[in-house]
Amino acid sequence: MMSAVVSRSAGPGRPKDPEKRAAILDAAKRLFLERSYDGVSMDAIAGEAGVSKLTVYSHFKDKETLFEAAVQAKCEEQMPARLFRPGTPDEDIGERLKRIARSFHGLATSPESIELFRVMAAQAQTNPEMAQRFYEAGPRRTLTEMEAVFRDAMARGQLEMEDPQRSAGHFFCLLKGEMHMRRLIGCCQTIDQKECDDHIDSVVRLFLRAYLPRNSAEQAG
Amino acid sequence: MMSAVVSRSAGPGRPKDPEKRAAILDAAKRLFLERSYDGVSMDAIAGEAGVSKLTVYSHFKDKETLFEAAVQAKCEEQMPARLFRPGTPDEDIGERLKRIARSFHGLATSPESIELFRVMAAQAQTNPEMAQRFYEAGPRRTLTEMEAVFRDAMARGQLEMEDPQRSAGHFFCLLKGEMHMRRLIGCCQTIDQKECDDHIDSVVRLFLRAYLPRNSAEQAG
DNA sequence: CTGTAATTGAACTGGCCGGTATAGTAAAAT
DNA sequence: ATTTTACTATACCGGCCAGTTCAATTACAG
Repeated sequence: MMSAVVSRSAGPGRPKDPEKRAAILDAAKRLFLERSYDGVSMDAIAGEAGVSKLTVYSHFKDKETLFEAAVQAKCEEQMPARLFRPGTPDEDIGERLKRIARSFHGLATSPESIELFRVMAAQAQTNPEMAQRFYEAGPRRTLTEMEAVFRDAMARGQLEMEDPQRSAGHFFCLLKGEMHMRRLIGCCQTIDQKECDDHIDSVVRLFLRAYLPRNSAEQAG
Repeated sequence: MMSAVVSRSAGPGRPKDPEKRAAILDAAKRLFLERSYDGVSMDAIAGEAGVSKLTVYSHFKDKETLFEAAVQAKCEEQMPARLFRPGTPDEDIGERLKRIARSFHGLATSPESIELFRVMAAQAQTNPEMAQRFYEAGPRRTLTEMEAVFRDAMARGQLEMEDPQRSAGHFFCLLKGEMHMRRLIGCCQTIDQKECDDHIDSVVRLFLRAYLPRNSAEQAG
């Protein structure tokens, strides 16, 4: 099977303009995330990209293909290479958790992230395998990273937990919190920074109280 | 303004058949939850209800009105009068939390609940005020009930927590867990009962470790 | 330069859908 | 019985949309 890759300088004739492809993908990312699959027409995408509709079809087979490409691109651009920089070896575990918590919370509550979840939920019935890919590439990866952090802390005697994978799931669910759900369904557009900080603090405190080794537990407020 | 209420035995002529109205609403509930707003045509609803399309329009002004009526009806039928029966006065707090946790988890992971969230998320952009009503009538109410449970336990000296409302939010988020999100986006249709039980146990244990009074903390595994 | 293929604008097909119109039938109130 | 209204069946309107066709034009490869 010949691969019809773009930048392969193959064949005579005019090559496809990669900038146009990028513009189309960009417009698709914006519009699909904002108005979901059914809310966006191919004409709208072509218009937003400043390109004729036929060019859209020349770069992407059909609407569904374009949609999947847009979602995948958004996933990759959204997910940072490493979410959690390793802390200094002697860093206090509370500080370390707080740092990670802030980082994850910022990612999870970003408008892009919320919109991405919203779109995946809307397409759940018609496109479950895409949701699966999204989950593996996104949430699942951060979960594994967090599990590694917990295992490391356990090895250092900083935390005591039976099932670090499960606890990592707990940690992220707590951080997303009620707010995440409310944002998902459209209530609560505003973001109160102080409230977020309080929320994060409260989650980290809860975790420390539950998982700090018993003999040092009373040090946690 | 005259109210055009249905069962007002007013005026001559044939009265509207309440059974037909119920059938329409029923079909709308089923279809909208299953295929979301855009995925359902008025013809489909009429067909599913065994009624002509014009009858649908005679009972409901337009599609949006019918949609809102269906969502509201589903909310009311979904929300039990009281989710948490009061426990016996001397019930162990661990048992009480576990009982409540099972009850809430069953509600939150039911297909209807998941589908309802999915639909609200899909309509978030076009209908935020409906999402608001949904949140107040559903999640918000259970949250308040849970806060009351925590306050009661605090008054009895069974738990120690600073902010019972926040902790109630934490409790429910933990119970929904990763699974809820995955179900929302369509991965993971199957329900493994044992896994659910393990999850619930783990959440309750986490809570007990964090919020049991210090002097009795070592009794928790 | 020549051939090939990308790009464009516009018109078009086929289909779906929300909502309405028409005409006739059925059921209730008076 | 008469009137008023609900209900059915069917057809229709206007609009939107995915995807295609066509006749140009443009840009690149050999």
